[in-house]
Amino acid sequence: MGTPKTQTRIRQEQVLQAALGIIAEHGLPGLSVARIAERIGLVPSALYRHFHNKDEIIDAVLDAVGGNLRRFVAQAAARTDDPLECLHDIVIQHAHFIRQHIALPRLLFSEDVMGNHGGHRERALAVIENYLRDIEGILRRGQDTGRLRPDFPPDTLARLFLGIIQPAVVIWRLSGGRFDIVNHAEQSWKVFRSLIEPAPAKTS
Amino acid sequence: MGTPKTQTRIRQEQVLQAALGIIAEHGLPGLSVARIAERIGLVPSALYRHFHNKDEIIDAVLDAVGGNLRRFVAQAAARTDDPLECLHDIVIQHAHFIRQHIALPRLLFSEDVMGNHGGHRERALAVIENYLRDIEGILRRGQDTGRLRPDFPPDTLARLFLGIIQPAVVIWRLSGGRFDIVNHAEQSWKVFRSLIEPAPAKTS
DNA sequence: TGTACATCAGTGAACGCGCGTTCACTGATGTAC
DNA sequence: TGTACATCAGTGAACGCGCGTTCACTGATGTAC
Repeated sequence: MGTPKTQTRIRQEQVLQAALGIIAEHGLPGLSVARIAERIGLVPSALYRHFHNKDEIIDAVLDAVGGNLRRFVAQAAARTDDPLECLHDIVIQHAHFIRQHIALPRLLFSEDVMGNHGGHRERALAVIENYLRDIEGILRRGQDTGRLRPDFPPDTLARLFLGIIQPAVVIWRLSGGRFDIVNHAEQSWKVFRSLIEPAPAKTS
Repeated sequence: MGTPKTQTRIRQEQVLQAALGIIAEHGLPGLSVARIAERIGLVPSALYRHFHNKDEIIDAVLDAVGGNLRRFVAQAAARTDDPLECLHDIVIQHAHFIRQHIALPRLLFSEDVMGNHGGHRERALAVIENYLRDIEGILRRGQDTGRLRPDFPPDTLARLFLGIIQPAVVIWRLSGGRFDIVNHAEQSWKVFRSLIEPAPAKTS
């Protein structure tokens, strides 16, 4: 009715942003076609002019958050070539990123995605594997150039690196935001650093 | 009709087991009153003789899985008083436990629980905090008795310890079971051990 | 520049579905005297 | 041991709700000649 016609390209972007906001606020179970439509001032059925179905929207959101994640890892990697500084950057930025873009874990770790109800599992796996590959690359390069200790396999280290943030996200969410995720990232980084830096600190 | 009358205590246990099985297979979003009833051969409305509502069933499941988790930690702690051996036991058992009782992460990390839609968040937080407290206790006792390095705060270490398993669970699930979670636990343990054992292994 | 037509974006009514929950009713089980 | 009554567990119909999706229709926008 009153709503002016708008190009599909623009509408798709609006749908994406609306979906991201809704997932951030209500999680994937709270993402309904009606809610998205309401946010951008359309009637629910109008969305089917721009997406074939809801799963296609979720796919688009997955691609978007995956892109965001890779982008800030790439930026951190470009800022310095010291692997320790770089990884520290990433873990701290990751903590901040999650506080602002809570949609990412709410989407990646949702039952709908993990249980592969809409065929989204592969896309989600790709997002995480890309992240791990990037971290692993930084670690391996550091080990090869002698800037990092070569003791441990970089793939295991990369998963442990992810393990700095992941439990923190769960505790943070379950505690209703009381848990200080950035501080935990900082503390955990000190521990993780001692695993990979060339001159291990000895205290005893 | 045909269904014989059974005491509430027994029905509650049946409901619990049915719910656990359904969550393991379909996740919390797949847990419906109708499905539970079907599993134990009752009509949906019959469940309301034994529970006030669905949320009460979820609460009961949370208590049950929390109990299971604590139990195997306590068993590992009772088996030996060497903290390294004990933690190794726990991480390996935890990996096996999750493979068999996938309901636990599917429940704890579900949107319904994390988003506190049914008021389950506190219970879930308690489960995780109990686990972390147990691990932290083992670490602290080890540090106090000089069996572990005192370098790092035990609460941060405990969360990192949880970070061994958690990313592995996500990757395992997203990969459709292809990822070897027990092997990852073993590899990660070697890394984690070097953080806490008194004589750090040097390779370079 | 004007006209005829095709495409495109938005509308509102309707659909079938599964959901949690209520409710009056039934008949078996347990209890009191 | 028998009788009267209360409690308890199971039934099936019904409810209101939100969901994703379809569909015929409308009018604006773009295109061809």
